[in-house]
Amino acid sequence: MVVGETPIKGAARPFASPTGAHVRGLVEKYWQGPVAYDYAIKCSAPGKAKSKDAAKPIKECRPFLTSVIDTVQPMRVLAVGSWAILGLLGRSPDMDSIRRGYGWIRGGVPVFYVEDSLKALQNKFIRKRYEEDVKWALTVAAPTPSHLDGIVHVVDTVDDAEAAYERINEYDEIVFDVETAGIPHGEDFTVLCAGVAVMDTLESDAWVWSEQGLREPAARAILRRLLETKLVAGSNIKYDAIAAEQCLGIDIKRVSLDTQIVHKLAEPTSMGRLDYASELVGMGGSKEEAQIALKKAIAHTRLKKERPGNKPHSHWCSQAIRAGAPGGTAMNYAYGLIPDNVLWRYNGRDVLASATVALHLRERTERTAPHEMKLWDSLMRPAIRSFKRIERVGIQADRQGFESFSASLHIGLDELREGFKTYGKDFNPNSPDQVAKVLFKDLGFKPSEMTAGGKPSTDKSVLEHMRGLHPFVDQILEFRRLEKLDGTYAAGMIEHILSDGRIHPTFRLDGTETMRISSENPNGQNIPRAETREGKMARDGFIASPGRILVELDQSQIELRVAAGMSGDPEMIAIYKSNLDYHLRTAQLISKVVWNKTEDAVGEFERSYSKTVNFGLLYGKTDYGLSQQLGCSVQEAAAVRQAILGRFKKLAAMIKRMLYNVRSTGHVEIPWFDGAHHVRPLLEVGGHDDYKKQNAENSSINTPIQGRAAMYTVAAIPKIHDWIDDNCVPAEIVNTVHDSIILDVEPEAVDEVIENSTRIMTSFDCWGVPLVVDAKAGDRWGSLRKIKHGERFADAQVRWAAEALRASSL
DNA sequence: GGAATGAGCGCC
DNA sequence: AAAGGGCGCTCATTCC
Repeated sequence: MVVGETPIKGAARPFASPTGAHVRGLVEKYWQGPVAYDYAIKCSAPGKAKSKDAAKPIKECRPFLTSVIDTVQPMRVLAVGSWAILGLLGRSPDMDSIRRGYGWIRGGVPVFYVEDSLKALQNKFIRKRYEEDVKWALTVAAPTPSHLDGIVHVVDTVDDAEAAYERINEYDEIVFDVETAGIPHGEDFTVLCAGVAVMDTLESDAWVWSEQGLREPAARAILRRLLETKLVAGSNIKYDAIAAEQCLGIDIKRVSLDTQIVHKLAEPTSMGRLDYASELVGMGGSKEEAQIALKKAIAHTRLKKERPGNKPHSHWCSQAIRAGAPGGTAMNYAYGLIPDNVLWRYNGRDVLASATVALHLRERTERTAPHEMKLWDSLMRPAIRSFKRIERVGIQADRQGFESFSASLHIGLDELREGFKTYGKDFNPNSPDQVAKVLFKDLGFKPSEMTAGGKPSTDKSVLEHMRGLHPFVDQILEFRRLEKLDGTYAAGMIEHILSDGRIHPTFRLDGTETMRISSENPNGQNIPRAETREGKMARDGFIASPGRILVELDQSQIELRVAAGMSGDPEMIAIYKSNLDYHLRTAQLISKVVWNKTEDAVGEFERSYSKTVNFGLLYGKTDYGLSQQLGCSVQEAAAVRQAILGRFKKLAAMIKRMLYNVRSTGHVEIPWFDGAHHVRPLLEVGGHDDYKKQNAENSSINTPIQGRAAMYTVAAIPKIHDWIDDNCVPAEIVNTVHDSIILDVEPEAVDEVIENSTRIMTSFDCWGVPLVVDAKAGDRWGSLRKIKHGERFADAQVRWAAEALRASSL
């Protein structure tokens, strides 16, 4: 039986639309027996096409669909599109996250998931993938129903724990998952229960240590013995490892697999979430009970009162109420509100689903994408332990520094707010709509650009062009700048300082499409640069631990070096091998052609042109874009670009080759070592949307370069940790920003940290191009000073003092 | 009154 | 017609 989303109005038979006909064709090709066709919606008219209103009629139609199924008695069902899944199973997971997944309807009939988007099928790559998926759904052997409800043993006592150990110890690899309440690294962070399952298809038992079991020292010791000796898998296992370490004093030493990360490596457009990944193994929907309980719990906190009838956990309840408004971190506390038996059952199911998903993803990824498993093993797996450590350590914050920064910003903000009263008593300068009204109605300016939503744009580039035409323009620009600084980097940052006086951002190892790491809560990777007065104040809020020194190690021009190495361009490589100023040298190489100047006559002006174009090349920037940035004519920008590509012929060839490859395969590769690489699909290159196509093509050039560059830092970090541990060096890594690593170091260890971290960071091969690391040190992030290559920290300090003296005597 | 989205902008 | 890749956060607004 094939179930689609909605029938076409007035169609003579089901599946008559172009997509429908396509499905029909495939079904007739691959399925020999009789076929029934139906839809998720039929008893009431659907709302607007593809709108969210559709969920209601679909749910109303479910009983009818069920009765049809009872009559048809299908052997298997194809659910074409997420609405069809909603109609059949009552949930609508993200289609990209459940490719080659299936669920069950009554009577153990499997439902295979297939995407449905007429538009997407016009893309040759998506169409091919789709056809393969339909073929799979029709020809794969019907799976055996997996036990959705394994046995969940609650571990309260030592006896329980010993019985659990007896069973679990039979296996080398286990799965671990905690439920928590509170903010990680914060004072009240608590493990509410901790579940363990074994990585074996034959086992369907889970053991859940209750709070009581975790409190009991001997029962907890048994959990520790398991977690510290076995291979441990999980979903976002870094989180569970942090909780285990902070709350239980348990150090998970050997992570074997993370379902989120491996899923995202193998299926980059998926979301990696366990509730979706469970659909890959026929275990979808297991989170429903807990999600209902969580919703109820949160709803009760909204009543702004403790909830007497449920779980009398007044601490979490009051915390949830406090956190509820605004911003909504109430979820951090919500698990503390749901009844124990629900929580344990949920945790047990989760850990069983994780085990099944982990086994499935490992087998599937090793078979279909061994390069991704190699990348997991060689790069990501070691990184988990390191990033757990960085998150646990956090970075020292200067609360008073942030407070005075905020206060200084408020002086300017208050003044500007006062001035804005001219434009109306309730004028809100934060509102783009209201700003647009003043500019384009009251002041009579003509809108030059529109936003995606069709409103007149008031963004920075628009306002920059209007600078000086009216004081209001400059005032808004300044207001936005100060608001951003205060909201995110001054007052906003204070919210993130925990009781240990430190800020603990979370790093997402699967947070980007290019293998860069992302950072959140707060984002420690977009703190303003220290070059401006305010930027310096923002970074100065991040300081060394008492008595220590911050050391920042920066990969110098890593992306250009990667481009040089990856393309094998001899001219580019020669520049780096002779340790010249890359942008200056580029300007010199093209000086005759572009400016009709000798190499000697090339100065800062020409250098800056080259620099802009050099970076623009890596991003696929157009001549128009370059000219805008340089403030020159399009012709001039084009001349510089062509001159550089004329000189760097193999770079030009690589760019061409990348475009050719992505257009023919629909994906790009980020290479690492020993057969490990990551494949990023860029299927939009096969579509008909020119904008998206252009975007995907630009990404095809940028992705391998950005990705490979980022991998060097990710790979260096665990090695630096190993060196620190092996030598008992008083130093900790406290942050990383794509191509730089920041350490918090005892003063006497600064020299060895710089020397050895640099050695590690430059130890990787970049196709023969030398890697170079620059070092800076100081006691505040905004006030770091450069330490020359080979210079000793003590000598640098003397030099800085002398320079400061000279500066002050001037 | 929360969730989702859009605009805008900070970093590499 | 837009016009450089990759992110996350904040505020306003809209939707439900």
